[in-house]
Parts: sequence; structure tokens; C-alpha cells
Amino acid sequence: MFEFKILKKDKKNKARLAEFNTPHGKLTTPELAFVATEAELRAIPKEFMPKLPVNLIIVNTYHLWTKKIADKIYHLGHGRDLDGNTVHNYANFPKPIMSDSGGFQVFSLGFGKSQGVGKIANIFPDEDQKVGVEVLGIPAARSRGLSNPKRALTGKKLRQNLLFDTGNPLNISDEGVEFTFNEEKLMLSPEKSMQIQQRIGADIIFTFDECTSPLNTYEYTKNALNRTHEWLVRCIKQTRSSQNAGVEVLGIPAARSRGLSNPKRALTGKKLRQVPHLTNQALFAIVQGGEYEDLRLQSSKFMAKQNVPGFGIGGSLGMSKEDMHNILDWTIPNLPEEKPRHLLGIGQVKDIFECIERGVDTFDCVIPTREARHRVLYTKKGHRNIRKLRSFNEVIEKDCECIACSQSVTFVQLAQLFSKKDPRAFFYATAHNIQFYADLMKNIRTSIEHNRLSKLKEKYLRYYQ
RNA sequence: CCAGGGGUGGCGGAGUGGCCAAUCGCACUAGACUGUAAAUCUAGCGGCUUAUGCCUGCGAAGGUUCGAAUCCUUCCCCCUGGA
Repeated sequence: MFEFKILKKDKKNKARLAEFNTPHGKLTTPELAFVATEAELRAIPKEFMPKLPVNLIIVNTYHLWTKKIADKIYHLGHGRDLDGNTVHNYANFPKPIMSDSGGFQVFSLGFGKSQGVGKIANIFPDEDQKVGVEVLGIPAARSRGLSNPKRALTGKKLRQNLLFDTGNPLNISDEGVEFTFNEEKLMLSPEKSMQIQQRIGADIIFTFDECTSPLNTYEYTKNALNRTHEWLVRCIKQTRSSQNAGVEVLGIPAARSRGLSNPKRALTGKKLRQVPHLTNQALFAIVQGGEYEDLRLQSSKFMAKQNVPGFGIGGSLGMSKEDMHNILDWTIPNLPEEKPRHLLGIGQVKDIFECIERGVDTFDCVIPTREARHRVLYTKKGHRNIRKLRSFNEVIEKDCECIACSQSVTFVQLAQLFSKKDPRAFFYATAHNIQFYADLMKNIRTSIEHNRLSKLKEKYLRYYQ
């Protein structure tokens, strides 16, 4: 199980074509996981799941846990299939599934929220460009006392000025992270994340990490990294102790032995009793370290030493694409060649090419589905905004096999559905973008096989800069 | 004809003497979206524009006032009830 077999390598760069075996079938990489946070692709009714060209999805531990979906999944699976075909049943998706650990929510509901940035703080589109503070328009700049908007800083100086570590709405400690959900305080720890992920039963699970912000300082990022490394050890320990413990997880020795003040807090309560299908999951260890070279080197080397079947590259990817590329170049050479690497959260068309060339095997990204709901469609000739094509009486894309195009849905019709907020609008748009990305990944695989990756890249990048 | 109510920017609808170029919603325009706080968010939306600037402006025309979408007069139009 979980054998990773490299079939072909690109001669000019680190791109590779490979196969990864999972309990729910073989995954051919490079591949993109479509994001199904709550174990459903937004806007896609479950009965359509098998009809989509989707090979891999990723669900989210935090959201499944807080919204009690994890419990539902567990009971559903427990009743029907003790082999652990659980999220798969719930999602009506029999192929490989990943589950994210909740580590990203430590950022997105923490600093991400208070600082108003994503994991790439795209404040410096061009590194050499002069950037006026007023252009940034981010609360961060103001709250840090950059009171004079006319004072334009440049490059690194401004960058340094923007770094700060205050105002996290979440309480992060070595034990875990305290979230507030529905006015209730909930603690997510490495152990708990593992337990939940084991219950959900995805094929590939991720370690619970602290995803930092591009606006965090070096000091903060360094401390967070140390914590993430400690958490990694606990994650691994947890999966092993669960295995050793068989079915009984409540009050496992692992939890007590580490001196958690209240072992019960680390669990969801009575309902969390059994952990089936332990050996059927591959744990991927997530590299952190922000945009700092020494931290990325340290983290990737640390992770590489662990006996895990694969790796995730997570955390802040800096303030520009250049930063992201540097981070990959620092990280990937330290990871074992013969194991898969997943780049968390990235997925613009251009990025997919750039990152595959740097050795990334799998991705996950909300872009195809989210932008569909925001009226942006992907076509072979670039983005198409439905808002601007209201009266364009043509099919979205000729020769597209998606549900919308195969039914000859036009921009005019789609625009009307959108203006009425008809669920079919979101459905058609989402299905189309999924098709586009599925085709993209398939084309990439084929092109690697035939040594044509750079040509394919050139073709796509004409329309996707 | 009488009585009452009303006419505000593309639409709906606030405002009832200065803080009003006029709350807000919709529509529209532009932009954003990268391990989903996201069918969401940001900005603009009378004209000129670099503008904390000028002009036009709340059915029409006059008037009162330092100052009017807001008060008065006349006119036009709409709605409701009564002959």
C-alpha cells in the first residue's frame, strides 16, 4: 500500500510522472485535489460526484469536526463498512481522498483573519516596484502606525515594516489551538486532529501544523516552526499509539503520558471511541518555515528524517511568486526523491507548471470551484467573466466535455441563472472549471510522458499569466 | 369638482432649514480570490476632474432666508376616498 512509483522524469527540470497507490485506487501524478471542505464539492450535488472527472479531493478536519460532520461520517461508515470506506461513502466518492489537518485554519481563522492576508501576501507584485503605503490598503499597514500615507517606502524596508505578530484572535499554545466556534471554545491538538482524521478515514492525512502568516516576523515563524516539529512527533506517536491500542482511543496512553492537563479535552467525547482503518492511511508530514531559507532548510531536513510516506509543503509562501519559488527550491531538494510531495493550497494555472517543474507532485486549491461561484470560467483562451459576457450567445467552450458544455449551455443562459441565483448557475460553472483543471492535469501528465511539458506550459501561459 | 396623500440620482426607498452630491438596498462598472470565515470581498456609481476643488442638482417656476430636497405661492403630474 502507498507505493510511490516514478514512471518518468523530465530531463530539464524536477518534474516527474508517478503513480501512488492508495486503498481507493491508484493516483497518477501530477494531480490536483479539488477542495471539498465539508466533504462535498460546493455547488455539486452528491449524485453528480461520480460523473465528474475528479480523481482526488481533499476534505477538512476542522470544518468536519466543528460542524459535527465527522460524527455523521463515522456513524455512516461504522454501520456500513468497517473497512473504513467512510468519507468516501459520505462524499459519494470512491476514489482517493485527502484530509487536511486543520493546521490551515490556525492561520486563516487567526492571523489570516486579523491581518487580512492569504498565505501569499501579494503586496509586492513586482519586487522592484515602488509601493506607496496607501496602495496597500491593508489594515495591517495602518494599525502599525504608518500614519503618513504619503510616505512611500520601497522594497525590503517596507516589507520589514509590515511584519508583526500581534492580534491573533486564536490562542495558540504548545498543547494545541483554541478555536471559538458557535461561542464554544474548542481545542484542536495534534492528537485530536489525528484521531478525527483517523475516524474520517481519508487515504492521505496530514500532520497538524501551525501555518504562519507572511506578515509574521522571523522570530515568530521560528518559534512556530519548533512547535510544528514537536507537534509532528506527537502526530506520529498518536497514529502509532492508536494502532497499538486497537480500537480503544479514549484515554490513550499517548495522550496521558505527555501530561495533557485534561486528557478528555483532547477528544470529542463519548462519541470518539473507536478508530478503525488505522493502517490504511498515509500520513504526510508538513514542512513549515515561512519565507525564511534557514527555517525551510531546517524543517525540510527534519521532516525528511521521519518515516512517513509523503510530505506536504505548507505555511506562508512569502510575498511574491519569487518567494514561493525560492521556498520550493530550498525545500524540495531535501525531501526524499522516492516519496510524493504535496504543495498545500496552490493552484493557479501558471503556478501549477512552475511548481511541477520544481518537483511538486500533488496540489490542492479552491480556485477552480471558488472562482466558478464568483463567475469566472476557465477556458483554453483564458479567463471568461460571465459578468462581462451576458449577451454572448455561445457555449462556454467548444469540445469541452463538462456537463454544462455538453448540454450546450451558453454564456447568456449562465448569466441569467447567475442573476437569479439559481443553484444550477454555480453547478454548471463549477463543473466546467473542474473539467478545465482535470484536463489541464491530464495534459500535464501526458506531456511529461512525451517530454513535452515545456511546450504545454508555453501554450497555457499564453493565456494564463 | 371636493378631501387626503405623494412626486428625491437607472429602480426601490431614507432625509423634512445648515453636518446633503444627498443614508441604505438593488442594478450597474471595475478589481480581487491560491491547505474555502468565500454563491464572497473591495472600490466606484450627477458632471468636470489631481483635488480636503468647481459646476449642476431632490416634478416646474417663483419667493422667504446668511443658508432650502426640506418653509411659502402658483403650476404640472400620480395615488386613495367622496360627489
